[in-house]
Amino acid sequence: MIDLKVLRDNPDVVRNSQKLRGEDVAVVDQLIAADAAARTALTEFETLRAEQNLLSKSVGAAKGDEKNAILEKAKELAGKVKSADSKRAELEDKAKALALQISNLIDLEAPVGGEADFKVIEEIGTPRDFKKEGFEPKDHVEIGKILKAIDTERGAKVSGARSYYLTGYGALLEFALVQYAISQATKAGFIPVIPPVIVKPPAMEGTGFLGQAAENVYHLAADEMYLVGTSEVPLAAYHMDEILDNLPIRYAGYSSCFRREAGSYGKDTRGIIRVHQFDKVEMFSYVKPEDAKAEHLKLLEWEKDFLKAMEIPFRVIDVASGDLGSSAIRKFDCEAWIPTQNAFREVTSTSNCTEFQSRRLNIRFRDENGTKPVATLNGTLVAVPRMIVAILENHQNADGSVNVPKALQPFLGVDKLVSK
RNA sequence: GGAGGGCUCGCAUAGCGGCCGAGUGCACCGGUCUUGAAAACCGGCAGACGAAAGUCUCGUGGGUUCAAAUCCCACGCCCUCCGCCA
Repeated sequence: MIDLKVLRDNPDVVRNSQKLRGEDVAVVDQLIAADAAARTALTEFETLRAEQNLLSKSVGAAKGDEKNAILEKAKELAGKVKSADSKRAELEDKAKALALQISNLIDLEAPVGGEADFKVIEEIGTPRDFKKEGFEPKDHVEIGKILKAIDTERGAKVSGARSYYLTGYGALLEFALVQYAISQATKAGFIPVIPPVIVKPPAMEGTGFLGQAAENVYHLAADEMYLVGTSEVPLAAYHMDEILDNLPIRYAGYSSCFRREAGSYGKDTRGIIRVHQFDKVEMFSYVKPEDAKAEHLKLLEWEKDFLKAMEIPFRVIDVASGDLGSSAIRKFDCEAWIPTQNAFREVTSTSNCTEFQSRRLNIRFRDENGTKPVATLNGTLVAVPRMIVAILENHQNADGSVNVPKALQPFLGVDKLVSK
């Protein structure tokens, strides 16, 4: 949720943000009107209630006719209070519903435009020249078959499209990646966490996933629960309704992630780039609002460290305004080079959500002037399947074997994956 | 799934329908004392909205009442016991 004070004092900031995102602008003025109406109703209710409280107190002291007169008056007032209260509640609900529709106020430094209008910040590493090396690179599906590491056919048989089994080296690669990620994160001061992946509605709503992203969320209707698409959700909701001391707090959550991938029919249908279920290590930070920007850059550095350790060529992009999630004011993606696609593909992503989520989840910190919402940020350390794709494709040899990045060797026990 | 018990300010507890937004202890913060600390003593100590007055919050929602932490109803959560199962 946005800060309503900004809305009242600088509505143009909000209008502009919605416009840059390509989202509804009219809702801003609807909210301004609804907010004003709700506040008026609140004042009316409070005035009546104050009167009633005063009168009620005098009942005890009064006697006889005087008492009866007061009681009569109080009875009448009680009715007024009740209707004022229900009017207040109704208008507040209306205003809140509108407020929840407005996305976080965009960082004006983010590039303007749609999905294609990202800005490349830097490129790290150099893609291999397979032509020069004298062989045509195989894609991860082929290599996965040769190494018996990925089985998408049986995945489809058992669980349908966008499902897969990681077997042998595939499974071992996941364990190695996760162990390396957790050890990197732990060294950097993150607390490792294995969170629940089934959450209640407030957690989902609070993190902003039931808005524009709702169609991609698995809903367990029989129990009114949701499967999370990222551990960002349980990590953010972890401190719901709490006042935090000792910021910053950093968690590295390892969990399965579930995505319906509605609306992506026909996109990345081959292989394990876009799947319904995968495991991921996610960094999540709670910081003071003034530290959010610096934290965002730190998260990006940790993501870069990981990719460098995987020896994968990649680039960092500054995601454009129209392509941001509703909670994020700015987002950096790391995109790994995928040889067989001759393209960079997103493997990690970090978002600065400022106080948007914490306002909904009621997570605050204390300073001299009382309590304030904290800022929350998230960043992927490793999303396993996509990282496996990047490793298999970038480190392949002509014979179908794959070199293991040095960083993973201690966890995998070998320096080369060879078909057995 | 069946049967009971409970949900009050970080924790533990008190609380007759009005004098309770709420007492006490512990913890915590500030001060006095001390070479320093402990102890002792003094003071502070829930949050939201609001410029303030004031209003709201005793699991949540509803009801009774002039007035609800306190009475009634529903729901949620937690605990114990039984059954089933990893």
